[in-house]
Amino acid sequence: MTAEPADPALEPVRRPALSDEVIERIRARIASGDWPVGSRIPPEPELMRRLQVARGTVREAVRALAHTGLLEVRRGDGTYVKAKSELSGAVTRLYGGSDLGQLLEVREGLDAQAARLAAARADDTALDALADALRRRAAAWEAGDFDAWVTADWDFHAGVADASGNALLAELYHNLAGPLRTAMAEAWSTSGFQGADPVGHETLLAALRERDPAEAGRQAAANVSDTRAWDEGEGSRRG
Amino acid sequence: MTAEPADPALEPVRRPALSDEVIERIRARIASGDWPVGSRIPPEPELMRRLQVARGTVREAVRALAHTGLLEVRRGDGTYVKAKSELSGAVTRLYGGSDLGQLLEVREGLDAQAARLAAARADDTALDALADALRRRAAAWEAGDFDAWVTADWDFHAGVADASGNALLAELYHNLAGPLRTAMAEAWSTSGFQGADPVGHETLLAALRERDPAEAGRQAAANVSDTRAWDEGEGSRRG
DNA sequence: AAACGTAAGACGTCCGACGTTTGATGTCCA
DNA sequence: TGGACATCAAACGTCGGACGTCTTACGTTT
Repeated sequence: MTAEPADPALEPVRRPALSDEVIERIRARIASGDWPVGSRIPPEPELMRRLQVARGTVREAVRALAHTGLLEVRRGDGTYVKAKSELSGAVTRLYGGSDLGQLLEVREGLDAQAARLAAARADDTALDALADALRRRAAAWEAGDFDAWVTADWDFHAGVADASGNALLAELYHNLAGPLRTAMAEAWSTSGFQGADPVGHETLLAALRERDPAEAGRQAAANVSDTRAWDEGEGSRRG
Repeated sequence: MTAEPADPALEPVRRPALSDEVIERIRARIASGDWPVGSRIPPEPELMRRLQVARGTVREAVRALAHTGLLEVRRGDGTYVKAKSELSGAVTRLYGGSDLGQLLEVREGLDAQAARLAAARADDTALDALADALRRRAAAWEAGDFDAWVTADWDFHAGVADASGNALLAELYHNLAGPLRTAMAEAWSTSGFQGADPVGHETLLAALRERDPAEAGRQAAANVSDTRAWDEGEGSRRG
């Protein structure tokens, strides 16, 4: 056990693997928006040429990013950008086809916290956008347009998360959407689930306008609780 | 637009990529505990032999799992299991070195929700374990043992998350630990942060024992809020 | 105009080779 | 005897080429 003096200049020379370097290059392109979601990235031969690495190295990098959900590889066609964040893939894989109840409970926690923070931080622009989402939500409910209702409802909730001023919270919330939507679609097909009370959200918005974090948190929690109660309680009725 | 009749027998024949199959095999071994965290997995040549695939295929799979943080590849040595869940890596990569405040706000939301759920679901065994963690926490505080305090404090909070009966919530909470610890260590070194009021947790435990979700949620939120206030408010003092 | 056949592009997999790093083993000398 | 050194095998890193299969686009035929 020789005591090693801490000498930054004598740290081990570490050279990251080439494939890791390629991963970073690709991720940077995606994060910067150079390769937007849905676009096709250059084919492997071109990446080989431009990065000056062997095909196996390129493939290892692409495969890694595809596994995390950032890329989607279509054999015979090409490789496409699927998402900007890697969180979604992890959450999806962790909870693919899992309990809707658990997802909703997590959402409730994030929802309440986002509401509390948004009550303290949201600016008027954000509040107006939330009001607009609620108008569209109500209109879709009246018209019986389920898709439009889902979209508007999500716009509202996601808007609250964005208005929380917490990027991590917003990111977590957004990435919960995929699994949530899947689970909800399944619940809808098996139990006729069609959404919650269209009134409660108004009181949440009111609490946000009044800068009342505690009340906003209560209202947000109440909204999702209603949805969950509906799903668990009356969810088995159908015909 | 020819309408396609839904015929399960005529669905497209899809064969998943071999490397994806290898990924699943390895992940299954890790998830099942066959290959515990810290152990070394069989070298590439043996995986080739046992899985009957080419080395490139094995490498693509290993590289993908390494990128998500499940495996750690040490050149010249071997490949080791680094974690059981892929969430940790994603969260770390997403918020490595990010705002301590944002992490704490997310934790607060999860904490409060976990407390609410635990108040309704925790059994006596779990409650006793929480009480024990609090005892250790208090003792460490008295003794000025910072490491022991951190451990006991985390045991308590994580215990609440586990007692919530929501596996997703618990998983999210546990995987927040890494980035949180890193950010806290940084805050501690720059501002002398040393932990929050050691009293509040007792009232949370009391609320859990009384099966009072609302009160438990309030207490949990209050605990972390205190910590954040300390960090943001008095965090700049030091000498 | 619709159906078919064809060809090019792109990813999937395999094989073999060599380099670099690491850890362990063995050896030599003080 | 014990420590420092040299050596070697194992394991990962990278490269290059080859062939198969799938997807798409395009031209041809009917």
